[in-house]
Amino acid sequence: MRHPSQTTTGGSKTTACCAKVGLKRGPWTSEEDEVLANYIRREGEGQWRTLPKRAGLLRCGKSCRLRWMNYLRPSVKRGHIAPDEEDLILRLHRLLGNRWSLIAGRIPGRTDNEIKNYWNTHLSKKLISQGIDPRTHNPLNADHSSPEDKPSSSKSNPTPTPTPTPNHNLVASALEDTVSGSQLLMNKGSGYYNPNPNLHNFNGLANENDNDINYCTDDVFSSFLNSLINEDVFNNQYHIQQQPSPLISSPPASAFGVGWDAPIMSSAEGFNRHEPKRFNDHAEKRF
DNA sequence: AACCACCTCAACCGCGGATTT
DNA sequence: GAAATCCGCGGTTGAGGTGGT
Repeated sequence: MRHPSQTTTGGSKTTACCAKVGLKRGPWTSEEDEVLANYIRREGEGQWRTLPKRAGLLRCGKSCRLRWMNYLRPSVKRGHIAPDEEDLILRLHRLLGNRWSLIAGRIPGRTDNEIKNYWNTHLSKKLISQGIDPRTHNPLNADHSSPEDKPSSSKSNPTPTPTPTPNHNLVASALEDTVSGSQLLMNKGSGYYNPNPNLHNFNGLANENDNDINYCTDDVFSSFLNSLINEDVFNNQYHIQQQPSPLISSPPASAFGVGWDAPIMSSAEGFNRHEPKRFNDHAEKRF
């Protein structure tokens, strides 16, 4: 939570809406929640920039959107993360890295913010305590992890956010084996870090042919993820942590055969509303 | 009771892609 | 085609809560 009196630093294209004099910041009151929820129920989502004014709220559009998406939306599930959800988060993070919106899109009722928080406060520590590097999902002593990977008790660095280095070996080899890489377009625009430099083009699929995005349908991508997540290879990975690579070097045929349409939790709802369009956003600046 | 350290998570920030003008 | 604006993402912050001493 930020202190409402905190000043907004400039420089961003979005600063204007947040820096307007008189706009309220900080925690939402129940009255504001009610106004926002009622308005959206009446008029629908979208037009966030103008929504506060239309709804009669002294908030910026971003704040309204965030509040709705993370808290007020009827589909948001509150409360404890169930063990099966936790397991799914682990699997998805292993596949996708810190793509919280993607992960959240496959866990009904959970928001990216919630999952991100849960990861930073629980799961990353849990993995570390199990001797697993939360970035790579490989054994900690197997990669030369730096001291900052260790749990920190420092207030100044309370929740280390590991740089995502998901194990893409499985994803990539699956791509190479079964699907034309560009069809999945998982990394248009150098989307996220590719820990395996041998996988040429995996980090920038379709850069040479952006038209390929047209072949990447939600169904295809969703099914692809489902099949990967459902693979026993991930269970094996966590139980037999010492030998990740041989296990994942050759995904079973079921990954793209029988298991192709296997649901995870709620495939229809789960698939992120923005994917694969934004699958690769922002990663470039971070890696 | 008071203090301190740590933890949690709602909210904000900065950025970049997409869309509109 | 360029500029402006909108939208949504991942990273970060810090107030409030909790537990230990």
